[in-house]
Amino acid sequence: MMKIYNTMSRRIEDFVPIHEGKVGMYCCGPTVYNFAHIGNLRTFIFEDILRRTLEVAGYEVRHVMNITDVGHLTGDGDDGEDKISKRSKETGKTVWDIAAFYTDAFLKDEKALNIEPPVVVCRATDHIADMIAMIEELEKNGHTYIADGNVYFSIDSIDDYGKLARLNLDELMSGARIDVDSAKKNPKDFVLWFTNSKFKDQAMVWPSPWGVGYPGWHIECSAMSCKYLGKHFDIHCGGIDAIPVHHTNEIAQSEAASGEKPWVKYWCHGEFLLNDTGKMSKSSGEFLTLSVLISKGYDPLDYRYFCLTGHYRSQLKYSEEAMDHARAARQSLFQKVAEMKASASPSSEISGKAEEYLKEFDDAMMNDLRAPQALGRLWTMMKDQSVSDADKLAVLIKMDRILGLGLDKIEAAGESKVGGPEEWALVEKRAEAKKNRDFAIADSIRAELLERGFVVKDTPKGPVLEKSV
RNA sequence: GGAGUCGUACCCAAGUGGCCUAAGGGGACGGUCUGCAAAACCGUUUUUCACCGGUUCGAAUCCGGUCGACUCCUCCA
Repeated sequence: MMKIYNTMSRRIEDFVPIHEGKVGMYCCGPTVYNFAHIGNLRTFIFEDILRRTLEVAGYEVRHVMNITDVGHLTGDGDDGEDKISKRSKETGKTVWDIAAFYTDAFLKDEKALNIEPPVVVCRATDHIADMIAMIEELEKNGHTYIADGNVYFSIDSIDDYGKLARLNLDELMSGARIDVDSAKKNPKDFVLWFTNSKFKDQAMVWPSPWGVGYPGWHIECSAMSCKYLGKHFDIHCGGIDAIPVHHTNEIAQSEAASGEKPWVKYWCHGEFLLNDTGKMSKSSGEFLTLSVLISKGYDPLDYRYFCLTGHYRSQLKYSEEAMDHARAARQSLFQKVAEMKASASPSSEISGKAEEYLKEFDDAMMNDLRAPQALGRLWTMMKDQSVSDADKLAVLIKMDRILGLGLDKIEAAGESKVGGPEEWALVEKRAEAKKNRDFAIADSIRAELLERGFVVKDTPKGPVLEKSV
Protein backbone atom coordinates (compact mmCIF):
# COMPACT_ATOMS: atom_id res chain seq x y z
CA MET A 1 0.00 0.00 0.00
CA MET A 2 1.41 3.32 -1.03
CA LYS A 3 1.21 6.20 1.45
CA ILE A 4 1.39 9.87 0.61
CA TYR A 5 1.10 13.13 2.54
CA ASN A 6 -2.05 15.03 1.66
CA THR A 7 -1.83 18.79 2.20
CA MET A 8 -5.63 18.93 2.53
CA SER A 9 -5.66 16.74 5.65
CA ARG A 10 -2.07 17.56 6.68
CA ARG A 11 -1.58 13.84 7.18
CA ILE A 12 0.08 10.89 5.53
CA GLU A 13 -2.77 8.89 4.00
CA ASP A 14 -3.13 5.52 2.34
CA PHE A 15 -3.23 6.08 -1.38
CA VAL A 16 -6.44 4.71 -2.89
CA PRO A 17 -7.09 5.88 -6.44
CA ILE A 18 -10.55 6.86 -7.64
CA HIS A 19 -10.42 4.27 -10.42
CA GLU A 20 -8.69 1.00 -9.62
CA GLY A 21 -5.26 0.66 -11.16
CA LYS A 22 -5.24 4.16 -12.62
CA VAL A 23 -4.02 7.50 -11.40
CA GLY A 24 -4.82 10.95 -12.76
CA MET A 25 -2.10 13.41 -11.78
CA TYR A 26 -1.92 17.11 -12.62
CA CYS A 27 1.22 19.15 -12.05
CA CYS A 28 1.41 22.92 -12.29
CA GLY A 29 3.99 23.62 -14.96
CA PRO A 30 6.34 26.53 -15.54
CA THR A 31 5.51 30.07 -16.55
CA VAL A 32 7.68 30.44 -19.61
CA TYR A 33 9.04 33.94 -19.37
CA ASN A 34 12.56 33.00 -18.32
CA PHE A 35 14.73 29.95 -17.66
CA ALA A 36 13.69 27.72 -14.80
CA HIS A 37 16.02 27.95 -11.83
CA ILE A 38 17.10 24.84 -9.99
CA GLY A 39 14.59 25.49 -7.22
CA ASN A 40 11.78 25.28 -9.78
CA LEU A 41 13.34 22.11 -11.10
CA ARG A 42 13.41 20.51 -7.66
CA THR A 43 9.62 20.42 -7.69
CA PHE A 44 9.52 18.77 -11.11
CA ILE A 45 12.03 16.16 -9.96
CA PHE A 46 9.82 15.45 -6.94
CA GLU A 47 6.79 15.05 -9.19
CA ASP A 48 8.73 12.71 -11.45
CA ILE A 49 9.76 10.58 -8.46
CA LEU A 50 6.12 10.46 -7.36
CA ARG A 51 4.99 9.39 -10.80
CA ARG A 52 7.69 6.72 -11.10
CA THR A 53 6.91 5.35 -7.65
CA LEU A 54 3.22 5.09 -8.55
CA GLU A 55 4.19 3.25 -11.71
CA VAL A 56 6.38 0.80 -9.81
CA ALA A 57 3.44 0.32 -7.43
CA GLY A 58 1.54 -0.92 -10.48
CA TYR A 59 -0.58 2.09 -11.42
CA GLU A 60 -1.07 3.45 -14.88
CA VAL A 61 -0.36 7.14 -14.39
CA ARG A 62 -1.92 9.81 -16.58
CA HIS A 63 0.47 12.66 -15.85
CA VAL A 64 -0.66 16.05 -17.14
CA MET A 65 1.43 19.21 -16.98
CA ASN A 66 0.56 22.67 -18.24
CA ILE A 67 2.75 25.34 -19.73
CA THR A 68 1.68 28.80 -18.59
CA ASP A 69 2.35 30.90 -21.66
CA VAL A 70 -0.15 33.65 -20.92
CA GLY A 71 -1.95 35.55 -18.25
CA HIS A 72 0.35 35.12 -15.28
CA LEU A 73 0.87 38.54 -13.81
CA THR A 74 3.84 39.81 -11.87
CA GLY A 75 1.50 40.67 -9.04
CA ASP A 76 -0.91 38.23 -7.47
CA GLY A 77 -3.40 40.96 -6.63
CA ASP A 78 -4.53 40.96 -10.25
CA ASP A 79 -2.47 44.03 -10.84
CA GLY A 80 1.09 44.24 -12.06
CA GLU A 81 2.27 43.29 -15.47
CA ASP A 82 2.03 40.19 -17.58
CA LYS A 83 5.40 38.51 -17.14
CA ILE A 84 5.70 37.42 -20.71
CA SER A 85 4.74 40.85 -22.06
CA LYS A 86 7.28 42.40 -19.77
CA ARG A 87 9.98 40.10 -21.04
CA SER A 88 8.89 40.79 -24.59
CA LYS A 89 9.37 44.52 -24.12
CA GLU A 90 12.76 43.96 -22.56
CA THR A 91 14.06 41.82 -25.38
CA GLY A 92 12.19 43.14 -28.40
CA LYS A 93 11.00 39.63 -29.26
CA THR A 94 7.32 38.80 -29.67
CA VAL A 95 5.48 37.26 -26.76
CA TRP A 96 5.00 34.10 -28.82
CA ASP A 97 8.74 33.81 -29.45
CA ILE A 98 9.50 34.30 -25.78
CA ALA A 99 7.03 31.62 -24.76
CA ALA A 100 8.24 29.16 -27.40
CA PHE A 101 11.89 29.72 -26.54
CA TYR A 102 11.52 29.17 -22.81
CA THR A 103 9.11 26.27 -23.23
CA ASP A 104 11.74 24.55 -25.33
CA ALA A 105 14.47 25.36 -22.79
CA PHE A 106 12.33 23.94 -19.98
CA LEU A 107 11.61 20.70 -21.78
CA LYS A 108 15.33 20.30 -22.49
CA ASP A 109 16.09 20.74 -18.79
CA GLU A 110 13.52 18.08 -17.95
CA LYS A 111 15.12 15.71 -20.40
CA ALA A 112 18.62 16.35 -19.05
CA LEU A 113 17.32 15.57 -15.56
CA ASN A 114 15.82 12.30 -16.77
CA ILE A 115 12.30 13.47 -15.95
CA GLU A 116 9.79 11.29 -17.77
CA PRO A 117 7.79 13.42 -20.20
CA PRO A 118 4.22 13.92 -18.96
CA VAL A 119 1.58 12.02 -20.89
CA VAL A 120 -0.03 15.36 -21.74
CA VAL A 121 1.77 18.71 -21.93
CA CYS A 122 -0.79 21.43 -22.53
CA ARG A 123 -0.29 25.09 -23.33
CA ALA A 124 -2.65 27.64 -21.85
CA THR A 125 -2.94 29.48 -25.16
CA ASP A 126 -4.30 26.32 -26.81
CA HIS A 127 -7.13 26.07 -24.27
CA ILE A 128 -8.74 29.49 -24.22
CA ALA A 129 -12.07 28.00 -25.32
CA ASP A 130 -12.06 25.56 -22.40
CA MET A 131 -11.40 28.41 -19.99
CA ILE A 132 -14.23 30.49 -21.46
CA ALA A 133 -16.55 27.49 -21.15
CA MET A 134 -15.65 27.09 -17.48
CA ILE A 135 -16.17 30.78 -16.76
CA GLU A 136 -19.58 30.57 -18.44
CA GLU A 137 -20.40 27.65 -16.18
CA LEU A 138 -19.38 29.69 -13.14
CA GLU A 139 -21.44 32.62 -14.38
CA LYS A 140 -24.47 30.35 -14.82
CA ASN A 141 -24.06 29.05 -11.25
CA GLY A 142 -23.91 32.59 -9.88
CA HIS A 143 -20.30 32.71 -8.76
CA THR A 144 -19.16 35.69 -10.82
CA TYR A 145 -19.66 39.42 -11.22
CA ILE A 146 -18.36 42.02 -13.61
CA ALA A 147 -16.60 45.14 -12.40
CA ASP A 148 -14.44 47.58 -14.29
CA GLY A 149 -14.70 45.40 -17.35
CA ASN A 150 -13.25 42.31 -15.70
CA VAL A 151 -15.01 39.11 -14.70
CA TYR A 152 -14.39 38.23 -11.04
CA PHE A 153 -14.93 35.11 -9.00
CA SER A 154 -16.83 35.89 -5.82
CA ILE A 155 -15.38 33.90 -2.94
CA ASP A 156 -18.42 34.74 -0.82
CA SER A 157 -20.53 32.65 -3.19
CA ILE A 158 -19.01 29.49 -1.70
CA ASP A 159 -18.81 28.50 1.95
CA ASP A 160 -15.44 26.79 2.17
CA TYR A 161 -13.01 29.14 0.46
CA GLY A 162 -9.45 28.66 1.66
CA LYS A 163 -9.85 25.17 3.10
CA LEU A 164 -6.60 23.87 1.60
CA ALA A 165 -4.47 26.63 3.10
CA ARG A 166 -6.66 26.82 6.26
CA LEU A 167 -6.99 30.54 5.66
CA ASN A 168 -8.61 32.56 8.36
CA LEU A 169 -10.71 34.89 6.21
CA ASP A 170 -11.68 37.31 8.98
CA GLU A 171 -8.03 37.94 9.78
CA LEU A 172 -7.16 38.35 6.14
CA MET A 173 -9.99 40.76 5.48
CA SER A 174 -9.31 42.99 8.42
CA GLY A 175 -5.73 43.27 7.28
CA ALA A 176 -6.74 44.14 3.75
CA ARG A 177 -8.48 47.45 4.35
CA ILE A 178 -5.81 49.33 2.44
CA ASP A 179 -7.18 47.88 -0.77
CA VAL A 180 -9.35 50.98 -1.39
CA ASP A 181 -9.57 51.45 -5.10
CA SER A 182 -10.18 47.84 -6.01
CA ALA A 183 -13.37 46.99 -7.84
CA LYS A 184 -13.52 43.74 -5.89
CA LYS A 185 -16.40 42.99 -3.55
CA ASN A 186 -14.07 40.94 -1.40
CA PRO A 187 -10.33 41.60 -1.42
CA LYS A 188 -9.70 37.89 -1.98
CA ASP A 189 -11.87 37.78 -5.12
CA PHE A 190 -9.83 37.14 -8.22
CA VAL A 191 -10.11 37.76 -11.95
CA LEU A 192 -11.37 35.06 -14.30
CA TRP A 193 -11.27 37.15 -17.46
CA PHE A 194 -9.63 40.50 -18.15
CA THR A 195 -11.00 42.82 -20.80
CA ASN A 196 -9.81 45.95 -19.17
CA SER A 197 -6.13 45.56 -19.79
CA LYS A 198 -3.94 48.32 -18.50
CA PHE A 199 -1.64 47.73 -21.42
CA LYS A 200 -2.78 49.06 -24.73
CA ASP A 201 -0.27 46.91 -26.55
CA GLN A 202 -1.33 43.64 -24.86
CA ALA A 203 -0.31 41.15 -27.55
CA MET A 204 -2.16 38.03 -26.47
CA VAL A 205 -5.90 38.66 -26.60
CA TRP A 206 -8.90 36.56 -27.56
CA PRO A 207 -12.58 37.28 -28.16
CA SER A 208 -14.97 36.17 -25.40
CA PRO A 209 -18.60 36.70 -24.33
CA TRP A 210 -17.30 39.52 -22.09
CA GLY A 211 -15.23 41.21 -24.74
CA VAL A 212 -11.76 40.89 -26.16
CA GLY A 213 -9.26 40.07 -23.45
CA TYR A 214 -7.31 37.34 -21.75
CA PRO A 215 -7.83 34.80 -18.96
CA GLY A 216 -6.83 35.05 -15.32
CA TRP A 217 -4.03 32.81 -14.20
CA HIS A 218 -5.90 30.35 -12.00
CA ILE A 219 -8.60 29.42 -14.51
CA GLU A 220 -6.10 27.83 -16.88
CA CYS A 221 -5.12 25.04 -14.50
CA SER A 222 -8.74 24.35 -13.57
CA ALA A 223 -9.86 24.22 -17.18
CA MET A 224 -7.02 22.07 -18.45
CA SER A 225 -6.90 19.63 -15.56
CA CYS A 226 -10.65 19.05 -15.82
CA LYS A 227 -10.39 18.65 -19.56
CA TYR A 228 -7.72 15.95 -19.42
CA LEU A 229 -8.51 14.28 -16.10
CA GLY A 230 -12.21 14.88 -15.49
CA LYS A 231 -14.20 16.55 -12.70
CA HIS A 232 -12.56 14.36 -10.09
CA PHE A 233 -9.02 13.19 -10.19
CA ASP A 234 -6.46 11.72 -7.85
CA ILE A 235 -3.41 13.94 -7.43
CA HIS A 236 -2.64 17.61 -7.91
CA CYS A 237 0.97 18.69 -7.40
CA GLY A 238 2.91 21.90 -7.20
CA GLY A 239 5.29 23.87 -5.03
CA ILE A 240 4.18 24.84 -1.53
CA ASP A 241 3.89 28.46 -2.55
CA ALA A 242 0.88 27.55 -4.69
CA ILE A 243 -1.17 26.52 -1.64
CA PRO A 244 -2.54 29.84 -0.33
CA VAL A 245 -3.51 31.52 -3.59
CA HIS A 246 -3.21 29.50 -6.77
CA HIS A 247 -4.44 26.12 -5.55
CA THR A 248 -6.94 27.73 -3.22
CA ASN A 249 -8.46 29.58 -6.16
CA GLU A 250 -8.33 26.53 -8.40
CA ILE A 251 -10.35 24.56 -5.86
CA ALA A 252 -12.88 27.37 -5.55
CA GLN A 253 -13.40 27.57 -9.32
CA SER A 254 -13.40 23.90 -10.11
CA GLU A 255 -15.79 22.89 -7.36
CA ALA A 256 -18.08 25.84 -8.04
CA ALA A 257 -18.17 25.07 -11.77
CA SER A 258 -18.97 21.38 -11.44
CA GLY A 259 -20.97 21.70 -8.22
CA GLU A 260 -19.22 18.58 -6.95
CA LYS A 261 -16.74 18.11 -4.11
CA PRO A 262 -14.05 17.21 -3.59
CA TRP A 263 -12.44 18.04 -6.87
CA VAL A 264 -8.99 16.53 -6.11
CA LYS A 265 -8.38 13.62 -3.73
CA TYR A 266 -4.72 14.18 -2.83
CA TRP A 267 -2.79 17.46 -2.81
CA CYS A 268 0.97 17.01 -2.89
CA HIS A 269 3.43 19.85 -2.52
CA GLY A 270 7.19 20.04 -2.79
CA GLU A 271 9.22 22.19 -0.41
CA PHE A 272 11.60 24.92 -1.46
CA LEU A 273 15.24 24.83 -2.28
CA LEU A 274 17.11 27.42 -0.26
CA ASN A 275 20.41 29.18 -0.72
CA ASP A 276 22.53 31.22 1.67
CA THR A 277 20.08 34.09 1.70
CA GLY A 278 16.91 32.03 2.02
CA LYS A 279 14.60 31.09 -0.80
CA MET A 280 16.09 30.39 -4.21
CA SER A 281 14.97 33.25 -6.38
CA LYS A 282 15.28 34.68 -9.83
CA SER A 283 15.82 38.19 -8.60
CA SER A 284 18.15 37.90 -5.59
CA GLY A 285 21.43 36.07 -5.33
CA GLU A 286 22.92 34.01 -8.11
CA PHE A 287 20.34 32.97 -10.72
CA LEU A 288 21.09 29.26 -10.75
CA THR A 289 19.84 27.46 -13.82
CA LEU A 290 20.73 23.97 -14.90
CA SER A 291 23.16 25.40 -17.47
CA VAL A 292 24.91 27.33 -14.72
CA LEU A 293 25.37 24.08 -12.81
CA ILE A 294 26.77 22.45 -15.94
CA SER A 295 29.21 25.33 -16.39
CA LYS A 296 30.34 24.76 -12.81
CA GLY A 297 31.26 21.21 -13.77
CA TYR A 298 28.22 19.29 -12.57
CA ASP A 299 26.22 16.76 -14.53
CA PRO A 300 22.44 17.37 -14.49
CA LEU A 301 22.13 13.97 -12.83
CA ASP A 302 24.32 15.21 -9.97
CA TYR A 303 21.53 17.67 -9.26
CA ARG A 304 18.92 14.94 -9.49
CA TYR A 305 20.94 12.85 -7.03
CA PHE A 306 21.31 15.88 -4.76
CA CYS A 307 17.52 16.29 -4.68
CA LEU A 308 17.14 12.63 -3.75
CA THR A 309 19.34 13.06 -0.69
CA GLY A 310 16.71 15.21 1.01
CA HIS A 311 13.02 14.51 1.62
CA TYR A 312 10.67 16.39 -0.71
CA ARG A 313 8.71 17.96 2.17
CA SER A 314 11.83 19.37 3.80
CA GLN A 315 13.60 22.51 2.80
CA LEU A 316 16.90 21.66 1.17
CA LYS A 317 19.81 24.04 1.23
CA TYR A 318 21.85 24.38 -1.92
CA SER A 319 25.59 24.88 -1.69
CA GLU A 320 28.46 23.96 -3.93
CA GLU A 321 29.87 21.88 -1.11
CA ALA A 322 26.66 19.85 -0.92
CA MET A 323 26.66 19.54 -4.72
CA ASP A 324 30.24 18.29 -4.61
CA HIS A 325 29.18 15.58 -2.16
CA ALA A 326 26.31 14.58 -4.39
CA ARG A 327 28.54 14.48 -7.44
CA ALA A 328 31.14 12.35 -5.66
CA ALA A 329 28.48 9.88 -4.52
CA ARG A 330 26.82 9.68 -7.92
CA GLN A 331 30.11 9.23 -9.75
CA SER A 332 31.17 6.54 -7.33
CA LEU A 333 27.89 4.73 -7.88
CA PHE A 334 28.27 4.96 -11.64
CA GLN A 335 31.86 3.73 -11.44
CA LYS A 336 30.87 0.73 -9.36
CA VAL A 337 28.05 -0.12 -11.72
CA ALA A 338 30.39 0.13 -14.71
CA GLU A 339 32.87 -2.20 -13.03
CA MET A 340 30.21 -4.72 -12.08
CA LYS A 341 28.87 -4.69 -15.61
CA ALA A 342 32.33 -5.59 -16.92
CA SER A 343 32.26 -8.91 -15.12
CA ALA A 344 28.60 -9.74 -14.52
CA SER A 345 25.19 -9.40 -16.09
CA PRO A 346 21.99 -8.82 -14.12
CA SER A 347 20.51 -12.04 -12.78
CA SER A 348 17.09 -12.87 -14.14
CA GLU A 349 15.72 -13.73 -10.73
CA ILE A 350 16.42 -11.90 -7.52
CA SER A 351 16.38 -13.84 -4.29
CA GLY A 352 17.46 -13.88 -0.67
CA LYS A 353 19.34 -10.89 0.64
CA ALA A 354 19.12 -8.94 -2.63
CA GLU A 355 15.36 -9.30 -2.62
CA GLU A 356 15.24 -7.98 0.93
CA TYR A 357 17.21 -4.88 -0.03
CA LEU A 358 14.87 -4.22 -2.93
CA LYS A 359 11.86 -4.61 -0.67
CA GLU A 360 13.30 -2.21 1.89
CA PHE A 361 14.01 0.26 -0.88
CA ASP A 362 10.48 0.00 -2.24
CA ASP A 363 8.98 0.23 1.25
CA ALA A 364 10.86 3.48 1.86
CA MET A 365 9.61 4.95 -1.41
CA MET A 366 6.04 3.75 -0.93
CA ASN A 367 6.01 5.43 2.47
CA ASP A 368 5.65 9.05 1.36
CA LEU A 369 8.66 8.93 -0.95
CA ARG A 370 11.43 8.55 1.59
CA ALA A 371 14.16 8.72 -1.01
CA PRO A 372 17.06 9.40 1.41
CA GLN A 373 16.23 6.19 3.29
CA ALA A 374 15.89 4.31 0.04
CA LEU A 375 19.32 5.50 -1.08
CA GLY A 376 20.68 4.30 2.25
CA ARG A 377 19.43 0.80 1.50
CA LEU A 378 20.99 0.97 -1.96
CA TRP A 379 24.41 1.80 -0.54
CA THR A 380 24.18 -0.83 2.18
CA MET A 381 23.51 -3.41 -0.49
CA MET A 382 26.46 -2.14 -2.55
CA LYS A 383 28.77 -2.83 0.37
CA ASP A 384 27.27 -6.22 1.22
CA GLN A 385 29.72 -8.82 -0.02
CA SER A 386 27.24 -11.63 0.49
CA VAL A 387 25.23 -10.33 -2.48
CA SER A 388 26.55 -11.25 -5.92
CA ASP A 389 27.27 -8.59 -8.53
CA ALA A 390 24.66 -10.17 -10.78
CA ASP A 391 22.01 -9.77 -8.09
CA LYS A 392 23.17 -6.26 -7.29
CA LEU A 393 22.87 -5.22 -10.92
CA ALA A 394 19.40 -6.71 -11.20
CA VAL A 395 18.26 -4.89 -8.05
CA LEU A 396 19.88 -1.61 -9.07
CA ILE A 397 18.07 -1.61 -12.38
CA LYS A 398 14.76 -2.06 -10.53
CA MET A 399 15.62 0.68 -8.05
CA ASP A 400 16.51 2.95 -10.91
CA ARG A 401 12.99 2.78 -12.29
CA ILE A 402 12.26 5.20 -9.44
CA LEU A 403 15.62 6.95 -9.00
CA GLY A 404 15.89 7.71 -12.70
CA LEU A 405 19.68 8.04 -12.68
CA GLY A 406 20.07 6.08 -15.89
CA LEU A 407 21.95 3.15 -14.31
CA ASP A 408 20.74 0.86 -17.09
CA LYS A 409 22.54 3.01 -19.66
CA ILE A 410 25.96 2.87 -18.00
CA GLU A 411 28.48 1.07 -20.15
CA ALA A 412 30.64 -1.70 -18.77
CA ALA A 413 34.04 -0.44 -17.64
CA GLY A 414 36.60 -0.52 -20.44
CA GLU A 415 33.95 -0.96 -23.09
CA SER A 416 34.27 2.45 -24.65
CA LYS A 417 37.78 3.79 -24.53
CA VAL A 418 38.33 7.29 -23.25
CA GLY A 419 41.07 9.23 -25.01
CA GLY A 420 42.39 9.27 -28.57
CA PRO A 421 45.13 7.23 -30.30
CA GLU A 422 47.83 9.65 -29.17
CA GLU A 423 46.88 9.21 -25.53
CA TRP A 424 46.80 5.47 -25.87
CA ALA A 425 50.23 5.47 -27.49
CA LEU A 426 51.44 7.26 -24.36
CA VAL A 427 49.73 4.71 -22.16
CA GLU A 428 51.61 1.94 -23.94
CA LYS A 429 54.89 3.81 -23.70
CA ARG A 430 54.32 4.13 -19.98
CA ALA A 431 53.54 0.44 -19.61
CA GLU A 432 56.77 -0.33 -21.44
CA ALA A 433 58.75 2.02 -19.18
CA LYS A 434 57.18 0.45 -16.10
CA LYS A 435 58.11 -2.98 -17.36
CA ASN A 436 61.72 -1.80 -17.66
CA ARG A 437 61.42 -0.31 -14.17
CA ASP A 438 62.15 3.12 -15.65
CA PHE A 439 59.80 4.89 -13.29
CA ALA A 440 61.01 8.43 -14.00
CA ILE A 441 59.85 8.10 -17.61
CA ALA A 442 56.64 6.36 -16.54
CA ASP A 443 55.83 9.21 -14.16
CA SER A 444 56.60 11.91 -16.69
CA ILE A 445 54.20 10.25 -19.14
CA ARG A 446 51.57 10.13 -16.42
CA ALA A 447 52.08 13.86 -15.89
CA GLU A 448 51.78 14.53 -19.59
CA LEU A 449 48.52 12.60 -19.77
CA LEU A 450 47.19 14.62 -16.86
CA GLU A 451 48.02 17.80 -18.76
CA ARG A 452 45.98 16.46 -21.64
CA GLY A 453 43.13 15.96 -19.15
CA PHE A 454 43.37 12.23 -18.45
CA VAL A 455 44.08 10.16 -15.37
CA VAL A 456 45.72 6.74 -15.74
CA LYS A 457 44.55 4.00 -13.45
CA ASP A 458 46.25 0.63 -13.26
CA THR A 459 43.62 -2.04 -12.89
CA PRO A 460 44.09 -5.82 -12.76
CA LYS A 461 42.99 -5.84 -16.41
CA GLY A 462 45.59 -3.29 -17.44
CA PRO A 463 45.72 0.50 -17.56
CA VAL A 464 42.55 2.55 -18.04
CA LEU A 465 42.13 6.22 -18.90
CA GLU A 466 39.61 8.52 -17.27
CA LYS A 467 38.85 12.13 -17.88
CA SER A 468 40.18 14.20 -15.01
CA VAL A 469 37.60 16.33 -13.22
C1' G B 1 0.02 40.50 13.01
C1' G B 2 -1.75 35.46 11.16
C1' A B 3 -0.33 30.26 9.33
C1' G B 4 3.56 26.69 9.40
C1' U B 5 8.46 24.30 9.38
C1' C B 6 13.20 23.30 11.21
C1' G B 7 17.72 22.93 14.71
C1' U B 8 20.89 15.36 14.51
C1' A B 9 28.28 13.84 14.87
C1' C B 10 33.77 17.56 10.62
C1' C B 11 29.90 18.66 6.20
C1' C B 12 25.11 17.07 3.81
C1' A B 13 21.23 14.17 5.60
C1' A B 14 17.58 9.88 7.37
C1' G B 15 15.31 8.65 11.76
C1' U B 16 6.78 6.61 11.99
C1' G B 17 8.35 6.28 21.93
C1' G B 18 11.50 0.48 22.87
C1' C B 19 15.38 -3.73 17.31
C1' C B 20 18.79 3.87 18.08
C1' U B 21 24.80 2.41 22.84
C1' A B 22 21.50 7.41 15.56
C1' A B 23 20.82 4.89 8.41
C1' G B 24 23.38 6.45 4.17
C1' G B 25 26.63 9.70 1.45
C1' G B 26 30.80 13.15 1.44
C1' G B 27 35.36 14.60 3.65
C1' A B 28 39.57 13.50 6.75
C1' C B 29 42.87 9.96 8.86
C1' G B 30 45.02 4.86 9.22
C1' G B 31 45.68 0.05 6.74
C1' U B 32 45.77 -3.54 2.37
C1' C B 33 47.32 -3.19 -2.68
C1' U B 34 51.05 -0.29 -5.73
C1' G B 35 57.93 1.05 -7.82
C1' C B 36 55.24 5.61 -6.01
C1' A B 37 50.39 7.24 -7.00
C1' A B 38 45.28 6.96 -8.57
C1' A B 39 41.25 3.60 -8.21
C1' A B 40 39.39 -0.32 -5.28
C1' C B 41 38.73 -2.77 -0.59
C1' C B 42 38.93 -2.77 5.06
C1' G B 43 38.90 0.23 9.52
C1' U B 44 38.53 4.91 12.48
C1' U B 45 36.31 9.62 12.73
C1' U B 46 29.68 8.75 17.57
C1' U B 47 27.33 6.90 24.31
C1' U B 48 25.34 11.65 21.13
C1' C B 49 20.44 14.27 18.78
C1' A B 50 20.28 23.43 20.08
C1' C B 51 19.31 24.38 25.47
C1' C B 52 16.18 23.79 30.06
C1' G B 53 12.28 21.33 32.37
C1' G B 54 8.17 17.64 32.16
C1' U B 55 5.28 13.00 30.75
C1' U B 56 6.80 7.69 30.50
C1' C B 57 9.20 1.50 32.86
C1' G B 58 11.58 3.74 28.38
C1' A B 59 12.33 10.06 24.34
C1' A B 60 16.41 12.29 18.95
C1' U B 61 11.13 11.07 18.65
C1' C B 62 5.49 13.30 22.95
C1' C B 63 4.37 18.11 26.05
C1' G B 64 5.89 23.17 27.92
C1' G B 65 9.52 26.97 27.89
C1' U B 66 14.18 29.43 26.06
C1' C B 67 17.54 30.57 22.15
C1' G B 68 18.47 30.35 16.92
C1' A B 69 17.26 29.61 11.52
C1' C B 70 13.62 29.54 7.67
C1' U B 71 9.01 29.55 4.57
C1' C B 72 4.05 31.30 3.29
C1' C B 73 0.22 35.24 3.72
C1' U B 74 3.49 39.97 -0.17
C1' C B 75 6.81 38.12 -8.23
C1' C B 76 9.15 32.81 -8.52
C1' A B 77 8.25 25.59 -7.83
